[in-house]
Amino acid sequence: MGYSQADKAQSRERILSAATAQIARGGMDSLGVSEVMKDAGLTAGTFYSHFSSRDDLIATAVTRMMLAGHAQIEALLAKVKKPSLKTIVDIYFSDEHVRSAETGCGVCFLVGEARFGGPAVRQAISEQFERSVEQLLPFIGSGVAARRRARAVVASVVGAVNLARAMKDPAVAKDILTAVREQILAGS
Amino acid sequence: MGYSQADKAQSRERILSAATAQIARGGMDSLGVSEVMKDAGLTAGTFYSHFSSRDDLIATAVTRMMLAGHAQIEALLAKVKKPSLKTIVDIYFSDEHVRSAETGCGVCFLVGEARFGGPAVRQAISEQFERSVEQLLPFIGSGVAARRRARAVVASVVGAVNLARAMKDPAVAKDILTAVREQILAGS
DNA sequence: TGTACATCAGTGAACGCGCGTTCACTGATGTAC
DNA sequence: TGTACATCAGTGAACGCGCGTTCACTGATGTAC
Repeated sequence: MGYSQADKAQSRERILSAATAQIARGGMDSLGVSEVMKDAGLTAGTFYSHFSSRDDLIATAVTRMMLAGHAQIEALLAKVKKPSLKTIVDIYFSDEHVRSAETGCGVCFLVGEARFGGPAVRQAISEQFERSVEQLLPFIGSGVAARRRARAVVASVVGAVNLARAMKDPAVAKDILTAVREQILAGS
Repeated sequence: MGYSQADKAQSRERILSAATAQIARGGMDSLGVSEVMKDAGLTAGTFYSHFSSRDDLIATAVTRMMLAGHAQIEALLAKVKKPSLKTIVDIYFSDEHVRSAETGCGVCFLVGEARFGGPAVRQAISEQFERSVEQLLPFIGSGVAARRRARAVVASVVGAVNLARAMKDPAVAKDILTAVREQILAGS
């Protein structure tokens, strides 16, 4: 068999999407090259014609997750007629976003693992945090104070989503989200 | 050589403290039984006379980290003459607490990994979250609304600490803490 | 109090396994002439 | 347009390695008599 350039691009996509799913399921550390390749319908040997190493794949997948998550939230926001701070918080705190980590906000997903990741991962999460602050800013105001407030809101949202995902009892998870939502909207 | 019961208790302590240090450095997944035993000054073979498995060690170490972190914050709080919400936030946001994850708040430390941990780990973090809310409650008020507010404050603190630890730029990390501190204290 | 002996913490080597990575090989693609 | 051939995505087996765990053995501890 021979394979065209188009085939290769498709293979790369399949590898990345398998990697994303695996990171979402068990974290960056849990990613296994052989398992990813099997999920992508390829043999392990050809991995190195797509990525230079396991770490390279992880960094690429993580960066992609960040951008995809951001794009998805922007898309949901674009659907709303008159978006506001409330709209954004509701998106972040929706059942769907809290439940499915891999398609959502990358900062929420990776903040707890960033410490253990390489520089590329830390870079990606730092950039995405700034992007999230920018995304929020127009709904809060302008100037230094508004920017500070936007940072606090993103931090609160990230904390709430992470805690909600960690809790054993779904009712407690819900309570946390409700409480933080109230706190954020009370301040505006 | 033979070994007394006192020796065994000491060995267990050394194993647990080596495990704690390793989890703090690289997360739960990074813990290696052989490395832990080497750090504890023992050979790998005797591990199973102390713990039934690697997972058993992780769950025990995590629970202990939770309690130790809580105790340490209580101790710092007890030193203060007239403790308030501000005092607590300052402890959580202190350079020392943000820098050294292993001796501080267990929820801050593990919230991002809880998803990937076993039921024992999720249980430990859920319990510790409730304990943290109780710890804050007297400084906020009483009743349902105060409890909801306390939950929001803990969530904001956890988010801020995790983000600060994840950021590449220390200045941005500092900004996040300042912003969240302002948000929390403005609400009281 | 003295003796005999079961217990069990610790040793050190070995195990099977799955990991990330390497490599010789295959054969359709796609370029050069 | 047709032919020759270099390229390279993918195969499949192998590699060395470190992992969690097991096991036969050692010898001081500490109990039973």
